[in-house]
Amino acid sequence: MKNRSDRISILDIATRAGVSPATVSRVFNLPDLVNEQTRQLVLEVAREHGYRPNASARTLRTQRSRVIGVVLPTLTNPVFAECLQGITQATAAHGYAIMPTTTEYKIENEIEAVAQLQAFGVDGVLLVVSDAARSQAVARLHEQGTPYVLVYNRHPDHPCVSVEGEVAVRDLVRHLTQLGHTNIAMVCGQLKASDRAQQRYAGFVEGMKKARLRPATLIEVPFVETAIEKISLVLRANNRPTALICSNDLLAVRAIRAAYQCGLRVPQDVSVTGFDGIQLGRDLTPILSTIAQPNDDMGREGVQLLVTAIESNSMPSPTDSITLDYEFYRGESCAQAPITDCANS
Amino acid sequence: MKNRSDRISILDIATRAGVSPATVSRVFNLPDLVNEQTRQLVLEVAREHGYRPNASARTLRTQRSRVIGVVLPTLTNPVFAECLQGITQATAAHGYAIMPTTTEYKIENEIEAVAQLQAFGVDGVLLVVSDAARSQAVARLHEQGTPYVLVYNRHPDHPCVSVEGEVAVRDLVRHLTQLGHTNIAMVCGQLKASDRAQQRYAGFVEGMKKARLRPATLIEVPFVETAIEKISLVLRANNRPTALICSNDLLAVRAIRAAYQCGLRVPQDVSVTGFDGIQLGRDLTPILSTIAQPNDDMGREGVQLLVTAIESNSMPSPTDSITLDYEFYRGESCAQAPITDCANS
DNA sequence: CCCTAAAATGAAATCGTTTTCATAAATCGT
DNA sequence: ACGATTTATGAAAACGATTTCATTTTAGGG
Repeated sequence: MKNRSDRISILDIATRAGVSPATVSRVFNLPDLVNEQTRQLVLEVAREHGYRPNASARTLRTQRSRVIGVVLPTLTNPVFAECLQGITQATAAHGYAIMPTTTEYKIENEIEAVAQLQAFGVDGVLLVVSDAARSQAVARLHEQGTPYVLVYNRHPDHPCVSVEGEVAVRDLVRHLTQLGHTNIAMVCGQLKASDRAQQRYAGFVEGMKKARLRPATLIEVPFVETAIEKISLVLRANNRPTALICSNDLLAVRAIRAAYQCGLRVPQDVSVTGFDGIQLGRDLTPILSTIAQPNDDMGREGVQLLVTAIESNSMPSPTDSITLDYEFYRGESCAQAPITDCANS
Repeated sequence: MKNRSDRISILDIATRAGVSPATVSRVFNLPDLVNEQTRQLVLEVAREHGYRPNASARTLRTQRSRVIGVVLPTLTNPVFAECLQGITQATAAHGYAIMPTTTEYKIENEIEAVAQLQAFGVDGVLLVVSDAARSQAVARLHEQGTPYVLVYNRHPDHPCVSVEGEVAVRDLVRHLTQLGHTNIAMVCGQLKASDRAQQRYAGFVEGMKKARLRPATLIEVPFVETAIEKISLVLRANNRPTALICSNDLLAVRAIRAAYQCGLRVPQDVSVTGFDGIQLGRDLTPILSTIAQPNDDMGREGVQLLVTAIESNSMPSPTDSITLDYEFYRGESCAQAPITDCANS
């Protein structure tokens, strides 16, 4: 076991192979410039010693790190884990490494994360921010000319990979009304903490209006821990909703639990729909009904956009933004409104 | 918007502040060596320009990157996502960044990942490998003197953060027998692909032997997609088990679904237990019964071990290994064996 | 007020690459 | 066989920080 400080360098390889460092470098970067024999020799020596060019030195010299920074709210929500999975795969395929950070939904962490990533000289950044319109982090990236792409966020002034959340929820309302639901409530996290949630809520309001239904009920859940009790409260009310539209799958799971605790069956007594399409939802019982986004593809497409820009030495433009298709995944947690209607208030 | 190539350097700051680069460097690294006034001045100029020392240059010079590499099987399994979450938080607290990679359970990716991480000059590596005993990736880390800590894996020759999976499952069997179960089956992923699964299975066999029960049934599920049908098959058999011990929570969720599809109620007709203690399990209906590991703490402890070693310029030793406590989380998916016993074969 | 010790700063080397520019060797057409 | 290309290689500078060592400035003691 060697000391970690004496890592083998290009000079070692060069010496061992009887060539100059320049030649070794070329073997790795511009192989056709070097004679077949010397190349094989160098390759052999390199392999023998398990040599790989030092990335820091390379980065310093070339001003390209082949690293992509990632800023996510959390990894506890499978949506982002799945997205990161997609990012990981796509970046690996392109020969990039990633450097992820999480903000825990705290805005001040966004800017810090970006600054740190920039210090590491990342070639670009993928981020999911709280509010694209006011994000200082995004502003900083823009100012400093660091290529970036927003994922999940949706804003005309920025390059984004997203889904039409507003439309999705609006259509979902229609779908539910067609199933006979008239008393529909929406369950959201803290609205002001997420422009996505806001967009989804806007879709809800719009959908309800279109259906000429009573002003939509909103159940805002500031802390996930309190979700179940907050939802239970509403489900125990006299004029309880027959359908709950949750702004994400994690909330939907909790809504189902709340229903259970209230002695209500899902979907017979109350329908529950989520948003996100986390993988696990497809194996739950009941299978989660959800507006499914292609989470891994969101990440992949973001990478694609970013890498393309990086390699052409430009910045992704808002006009490059990609809108991916969602799919309302029917599942089992959503059904006809119950006949014994409680929506008679 | 500036071009990304003209990032501000230490020289710029030095010039603007009317000092030498050395002084600027000291302001960031050895603040007490520099006069209060000059320090404030430099700090001011730096902040004004949003300057941060270039990490590549620093790494190159100091041979310390303040980056920790992470090798995980996948992020699709919430266990690892939660663990990575813990890693992220702990590393951030220590001022380190992370560079994660996923292997998708392919051994050949482990070694490649490690080589790549080493090229990036990570100060250490946290990994979850398929089989600690035969891992080439781990061997390479050892050879090259890169500090590393295994997480979830459990092996006397390596520094590990783990849980006594074998004991846990053995005791779980006892617990289930006390609930009246005699016909218990275990559901695993591909055994040879995971030493953890093997250990858990060993615990199962041991537990069954101790309870003097018929040789344990094993349901091995090579591909997750086929889990539900494979399990259904067993649940439809004449002498179907009354309890399923699943080697992870994802399988448990699918087992519950399989039971549902077979018209069996969980836990009245069949008990299902998982292993891992993913967060989501606590909000499911029924609440998942599981051998809960502190996933985020596993990551955090790993970081702690690694960072301590790194900062003392040494390697984590196998004797530093940490065994964390698990807890059998009772949940709702596990109960008394049904009276109408089918275990009469 | 001078000498010495301590405090503050700077000059220059260094980390491991890549890349430009120059040179040497090989190939070619005539 | 000779000059002109083409091909293959090497020497040295540069990337942006840190750190050693030397030097200057300040403070302190008598």
